Amino acid sequence: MEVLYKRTHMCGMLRKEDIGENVVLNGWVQKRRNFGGLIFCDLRDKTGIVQIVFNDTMSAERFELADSLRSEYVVGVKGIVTRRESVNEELPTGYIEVIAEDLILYSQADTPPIYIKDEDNVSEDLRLKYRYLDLRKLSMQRNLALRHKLCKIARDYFDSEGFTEVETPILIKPTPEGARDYLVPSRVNHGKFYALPQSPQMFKQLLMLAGTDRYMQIARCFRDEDLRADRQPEFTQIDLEMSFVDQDDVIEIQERFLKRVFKELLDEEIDLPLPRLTWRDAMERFGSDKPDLRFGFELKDLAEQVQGCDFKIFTDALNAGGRVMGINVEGGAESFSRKDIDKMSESIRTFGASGLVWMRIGETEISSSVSKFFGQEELQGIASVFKANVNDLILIVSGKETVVFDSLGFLRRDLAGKLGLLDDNEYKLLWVVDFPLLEYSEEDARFMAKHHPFTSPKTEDIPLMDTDPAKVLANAYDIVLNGVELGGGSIRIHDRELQQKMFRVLKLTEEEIQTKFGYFLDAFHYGTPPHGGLAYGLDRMAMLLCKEKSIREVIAFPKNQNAVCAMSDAPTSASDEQLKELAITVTRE
RNA sequence: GGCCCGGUAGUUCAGUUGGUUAGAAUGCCAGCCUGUCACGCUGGAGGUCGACGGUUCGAGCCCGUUCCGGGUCGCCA
Repeated sequence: MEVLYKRTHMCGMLRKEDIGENVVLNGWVQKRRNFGGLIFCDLRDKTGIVQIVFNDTMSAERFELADSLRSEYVVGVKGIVTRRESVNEELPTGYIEVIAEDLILYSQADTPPIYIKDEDNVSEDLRLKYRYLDLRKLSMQRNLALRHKLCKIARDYFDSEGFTEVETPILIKPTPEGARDYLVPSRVNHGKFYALPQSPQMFKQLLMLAGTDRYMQIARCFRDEDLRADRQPEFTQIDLEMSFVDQDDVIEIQERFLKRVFKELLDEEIDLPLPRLTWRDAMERFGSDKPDLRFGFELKDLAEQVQGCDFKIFTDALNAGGRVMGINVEGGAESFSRKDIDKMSESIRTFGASGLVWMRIGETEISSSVSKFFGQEELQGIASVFKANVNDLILIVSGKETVVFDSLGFLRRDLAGKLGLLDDNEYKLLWVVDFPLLEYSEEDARFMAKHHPFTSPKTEDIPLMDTDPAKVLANAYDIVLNGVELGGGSIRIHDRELQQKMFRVLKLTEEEIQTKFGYFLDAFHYGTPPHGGLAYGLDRMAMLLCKEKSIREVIAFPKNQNAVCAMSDAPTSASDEQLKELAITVTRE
């Protein structure tokens, strides 16, 4: 039956104003309610659901067809929009219904293996296996639509600011340093490999050298690393680069972009300029380089209070150059039992913490896991650092600085979540600036670039590169929203001497530099504008704007935790012929 | 690679100390029903308890191995 009823309206768009209209709708059967002589049918397309009524207005033959409809059958309906006898306040279309005059069945459907309803709780495994059904849910269609609008705002905004969208290659030279590459064998060049880009970093910088001045791209990126709720092996960046700018210029133009995104997508007013925290302050106050500012529980240093105390674990930590710090979980003494605290203590072991000291502020006295070592007066002294009140719970961690930051940073956010302090409708944006340029890697026994090796150091810190590299700060900045790193960038090195110096600090040999970055550095011989940029994680941004907990909810066809596509079962083995053509030998298990 | 949680009907789950024929809800099928919208009523079908091995008179339950899924640490310049 190759007949198509030409659609006049979308299902979810019909309103009171359309009453009396003759309409043709196409869509999927969401639900059928059969009353014998009267059949209700909810018809769905991406815009929503509208109720169709089948009764004796239509021929007996067509009514019989209506009786045969089942969930997810695809149909066309001709009918007239009519006021409902009983209104359904839940539906935007709830004031009207369509009295059917004619019906066409385009295709039948097997009973779907998953519920196609927003408030389902089907396992994600099945949702991904039948993603084309899962995406029929209005919530998923809304997510895709919002993501699309976000991309459109980005293109429109950056276009209006003089940016040119340029596509950079997907088959590139493997990237030295950084994440693991996905490798792509070349048939034409036996034994040689392309890599998929982890980001268009070098290409966008070369575009600045090329005089493009301002570049943007909605760029797919690939990293062969382990997955998380907010990490996929292929993901999308809104990638940006600008010439003749400093850090403030980049930040200013991005802030106006973010303001527009929040206004247009959520009708939220963002106050500019956004707050800025130095990396050091973020770590000291929140134990994280992506702090969630929706709640307090700030870290406090307790070195002064515990210096010379009888509790050896604290004094050992201080003597070893470590820290003793704590947070005050306000009102937390009642919310968390001893058992809960034991669990917290266990959970921070993963960051290397050996234990957790607690203090509960009671009406008359302070109880604590270390009351053997501290008198009430000393405990009061610690409590006063936090300005603690009755029923507060103070948690203290000691040890290496990174362990203390990681542990308290984790507890801070974890407990805020358990206390219900994380409001999806509140948006706290900030810049974290002045990141360290380098990070010492015990594994490689050398300094590594914290951002990437083209990030410029603060001018005043350049001398420190030779004397105390760990202290050098970078012109690098991250944009953070509610504890999630939305994006990051830096002002790049455009000076050849400085770039050489950077490579020396990274302990790269001349040969390594040439093979890894040769073509890139050659370009810098021919006139390089000062430049810098930033890239947003589009998936993460869309996730937060959709109030979702996983980026998989805003990606049409994501991979599962094992980087497998549950629907297509990719990746799979290659055929022997393919491997032979590529001159690849695979050891099969 | 480490740690934690999970796998029972199409789906979401319950399943006592190891004990008869493994249950519920929903979905599905059939019948009845003209104002429902989680329609209702009556009846029915539907199970490799992830897999393999072990302990036992007897295993969904205990032990071992393994597979699959989720979270997380490492990792992600």
